[in-house]
Amino acid sequence: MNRNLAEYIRRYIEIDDDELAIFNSFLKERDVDKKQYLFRSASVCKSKYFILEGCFRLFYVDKKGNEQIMHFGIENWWITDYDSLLNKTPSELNLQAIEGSKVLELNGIDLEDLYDQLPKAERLFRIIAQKTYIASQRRLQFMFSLSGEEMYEKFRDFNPAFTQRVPQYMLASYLGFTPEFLSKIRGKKS
Amino acid sequence: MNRNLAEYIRRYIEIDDDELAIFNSFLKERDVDKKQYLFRSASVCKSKYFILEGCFRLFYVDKKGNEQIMHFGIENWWITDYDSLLNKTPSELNLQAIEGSKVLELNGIDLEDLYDQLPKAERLFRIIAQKTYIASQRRLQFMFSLSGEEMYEKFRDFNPAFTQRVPQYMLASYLGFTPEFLSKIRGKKS
DNA sequence: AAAAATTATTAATCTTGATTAAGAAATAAG
DNA sequence: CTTATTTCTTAATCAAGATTAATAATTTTT
Repeated sequence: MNRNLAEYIRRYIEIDDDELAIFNSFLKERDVDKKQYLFRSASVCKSKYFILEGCFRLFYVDKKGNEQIMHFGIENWWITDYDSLLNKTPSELNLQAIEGSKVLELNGIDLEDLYDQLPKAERLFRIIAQKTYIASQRRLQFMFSLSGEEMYEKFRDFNPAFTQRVPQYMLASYLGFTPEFLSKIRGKKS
Repeated sequence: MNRNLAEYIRRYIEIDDDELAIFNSFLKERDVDKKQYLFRSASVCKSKYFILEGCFRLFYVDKKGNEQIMHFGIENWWITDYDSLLNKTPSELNLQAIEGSKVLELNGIDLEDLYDQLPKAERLFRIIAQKTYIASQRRLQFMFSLSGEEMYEKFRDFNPAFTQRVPQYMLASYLGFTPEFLSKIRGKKS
């Protein structure tokens, strides 16, 4: 089992090496080129991905043709379209590598077997789902309470490295405004 | 075990009556008066609540003193502050009954025992957390893509009964705008 | 049924951030 | 190294929704 993933899992549940080996047998390592997609809208999302290296964006295209980023994913995060994966419906989202990346793929059908073979996996993914939900609620709360400027500053202060890592127009999209407006905010300060 | 809850649980997992009885032994029924709080900000949220009857709002007070509603809860929904419950941190939220209500309380510490005694509960709450997260993401997506007017119309069309059930100013808050603006939207049409 | 409290409406003015349209910088590719 | 592509900036105009303030309607309490 990959060291990063093992460490990640042990942050959430107690698990021994044999059990980790079972978990590991369900995973497949994949390299992903910059700009390559792991899945695209209209297809059903089949897997979750644990990011070993690199960076992804999960976005949809709105009716005006703008790409709206719902999420970024970086090292040691799981990323997928939960809705499409769980409900087996065509995804509205696209999962694209922003950099050359490396992931561990966990297929959704295999995942059901994993839950049976290793009930602890159930606990792991319960905890992850709860944490992910909490993060989503926090983001909503920021959107309700903060101005665009405040949101950007908060994001930048909490993720300084990441802010440097992706193009500004993607950050603007994630934060819910236009690249022009982000540029204006940044111009004001310096 | 309460019929509604049993039916609810069986929508997500297979479980027999004996197991339901175990689940049930962890629950405590409570009546809640209109306007009464199940928990308030600054206190640590101790439980999840399954709503048998009535209606709740989960809200925080922003720096301008406005009450921002994060969630409503109605019959056959679980409601809690996941963040506070899971991380044992003081809640920023308030959970208040909008109507006279009846709930089943599941204490967070007991819940850990429940997971041990009944591993299926782990699966149940994994699925619920995932669904809850999906709903949260959908709401975010609406906020990114729709105007206030479109959000209101979508909400009303999908929840016609609920729209009648709560005061308009609470709906406005949930949707992220002022009561005055909601009134303007409604005035335009009729 | 009157008084008090809560909820909803209307309208004028103001602000945040979108849109449009150029052009400038920076990166990548030949 | 030089052309093409991608990313970022600036500025003018515009629109969605906030704010303020007053009043009206509805519901609750006495």
